[in-house]
Amino acid sequence: MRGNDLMMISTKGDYGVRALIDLALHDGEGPVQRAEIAERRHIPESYLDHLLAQLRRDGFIRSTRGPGGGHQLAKTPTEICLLHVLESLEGSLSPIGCVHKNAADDEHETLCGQQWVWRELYDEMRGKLAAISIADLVKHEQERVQKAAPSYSI
Amino acid sequence: MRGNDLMMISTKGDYGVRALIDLALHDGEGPVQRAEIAERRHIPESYLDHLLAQLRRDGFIRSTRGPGGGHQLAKTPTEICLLHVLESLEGSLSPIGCVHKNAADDEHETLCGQQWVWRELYDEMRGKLAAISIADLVKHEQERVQKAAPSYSI
DNA sequence: TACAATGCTGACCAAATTAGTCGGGAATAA
DNA sequence: TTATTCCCGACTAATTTGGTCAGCATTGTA
Repeated sequence: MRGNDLMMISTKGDYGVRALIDLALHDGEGPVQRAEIAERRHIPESYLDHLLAQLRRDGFIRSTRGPGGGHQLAKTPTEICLLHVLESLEGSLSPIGCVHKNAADDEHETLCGQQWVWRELYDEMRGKLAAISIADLVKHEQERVQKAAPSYSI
Repeated sequence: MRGNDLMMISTKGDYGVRALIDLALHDGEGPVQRAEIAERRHIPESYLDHLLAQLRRDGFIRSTRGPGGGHQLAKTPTEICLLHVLESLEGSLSPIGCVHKNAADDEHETLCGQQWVWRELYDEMRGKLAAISIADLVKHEQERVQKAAPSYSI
């Protein structure tokens, strides 16, 4: 069920991004309930629960309890980039860390001399992810819907 | 000990790359023994064992048994790119796969509409990794050594 | 005020992966 | 024949993933 590591997006990140897309599509319409999102996007509700909690803790959404409660974006879709969402849900995103902090300097260099490669790739990817916003994904989804069901009005 | 997913290089990939760098540095000098590599690069020997086996299966190195045996590169360092090494050691590298193969087409689109993002990132990263060879890493290491210990010959 | 709807939280779980270890077998040079 | 070296499969512990579940907290409404 998992593709292997290295550039793997786990379901956490995927579910979370999908949930935010869903919220963005209903932006300004008041709170959207967990159950609605879960059903529309086919995400296990009690799992989504945890992801929404994390997104709230990190300020992406606001949640209100009680009847009529639910979740809404705390920022505009253009302000939410994938980098931050994934960092929130998947953890630090850091590539391999140096394991030889305690080695002598020259030895450290021998052991970790190739770290610059991982670092470069990492920075590159962060840049890409920072450049994509939830609004971009929403736009893409809306274009797709347009194409799939064109308006037949004369 | 692990940085979290998404652009994570596990020790498998890191160790494997380091082992190949070591072999490249001794290219043409006959077989290099597992124990030597393990000691020089501080890799647990019995773990390295498995990684070398994988690298051999995938044609990166040739191994010979018996006294004086060991491992050598099966290709020139310029021919070995990081992409293939990591794919060999870390697995497929694929980002998240679509989980909704059995959904109806329109529903499938709703659920997996954001997949293009992961795909794009994935392709980008593969491109970067394919462009870096073991020879590049060796060159980098040699330049570093030069700088650290310049020759004082008059 | 009661109650129903809703979110919040932490405990718990099974499966997979990582990062190894260990022991024994097979090949081969001396 | 023996020491050396690689080869291979079984085993393990710790961590992460992908959840489930029960119960509490908050709040709008009757």
